[in-house]
Amino acid sequence: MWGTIYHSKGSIMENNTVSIDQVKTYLIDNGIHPSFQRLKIFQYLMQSKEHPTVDIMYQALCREIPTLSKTTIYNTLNLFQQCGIVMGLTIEDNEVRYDANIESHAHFKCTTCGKVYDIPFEYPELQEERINGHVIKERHFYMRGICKDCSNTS
Amino acid sequence: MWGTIYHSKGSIMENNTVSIDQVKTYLIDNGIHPSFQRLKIFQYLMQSKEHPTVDIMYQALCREIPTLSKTTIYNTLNLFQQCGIVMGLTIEDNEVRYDANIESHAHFKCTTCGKVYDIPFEYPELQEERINGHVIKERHFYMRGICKDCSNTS
DNA sequence: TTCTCTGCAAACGCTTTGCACGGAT
DNA sequence: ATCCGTGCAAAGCGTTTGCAGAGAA
Repeated sequence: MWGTIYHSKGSIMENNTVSIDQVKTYLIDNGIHPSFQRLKIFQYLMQSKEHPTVDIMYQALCREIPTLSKTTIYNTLNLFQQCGIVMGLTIEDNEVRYDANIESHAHFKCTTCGKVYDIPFEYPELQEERINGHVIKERHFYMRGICKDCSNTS
Repeated sequence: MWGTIYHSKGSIMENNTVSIDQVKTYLIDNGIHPSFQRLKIFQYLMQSKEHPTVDIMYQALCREIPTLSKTTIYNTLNLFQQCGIVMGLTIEDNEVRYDANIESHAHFKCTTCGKVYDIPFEYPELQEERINGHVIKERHFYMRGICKDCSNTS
């Protein structure tokens, strides 16, 4: 077998609502000054299931924060990535998507609608820390195909 | 276990030299008109082990073909991808790399020098063609870390 | 002639950089 | 007063598009 794929998930990231206070504590714990924009951006990322692009986040957040600029989103996401609390996904198409779920999981991208889904997935224990002499630091597994919604519609 | 990782590889793609005639036959078999530029681009891709970006290919090939333009490389690679004889890799950094090896394998990208290595890897038989209701068409597995050369140097 | 390939130039879109303003300590 | 976060404007860069000229059939 090749790692365990669960058909349901039990991550804490699954919560649909995350309070600003929770986010604030989380950022502080990770050494990040909790500005209003940073709080909102991280909260959005936690609550979103769609692995949003910068543009999606901008469109959504600028309704609440009309002065928000994309530069701030870029700055903030780069900061989050450096601190390891956010992961950038580059599955294809030169579009970077972001994920606040840093637990072990895989991704599924629908080639029809473009949505990216988390797939609960347990990477197996590394039997060796090297492969062909290269030291393995990260493993990424993703699938592409047609999602539930799109295959039902067609 | 999670698929088989081989520590040596036996692919036909491993040949260091591929004759233009072999490439020509291959392109024709795949329904592609074998122009000079296309032959050279595909030959380069087969012989290269580095999963080159468009820019790398351009720098290398324009020594032989001084009039070559990047547009032609883009056109050609897009054509090859549509015909399924070349694969685009988007591991990160918004840089697309190309691979003429369309056999089952994984990739390893060095975070220090940026090189991408093929890792012989056999994806297991799909036990179900769907996961969480989504129809799986492709599976991709890549690793990141520090390659042999870079870990020896440091 | 007709069709396709090629390649220059310009457009495009995402991301980063430069820099100045403003709020917080 | 100093520091740091924010956000506008411009630059940067990889890729695509428009189009005209060249070459093959």
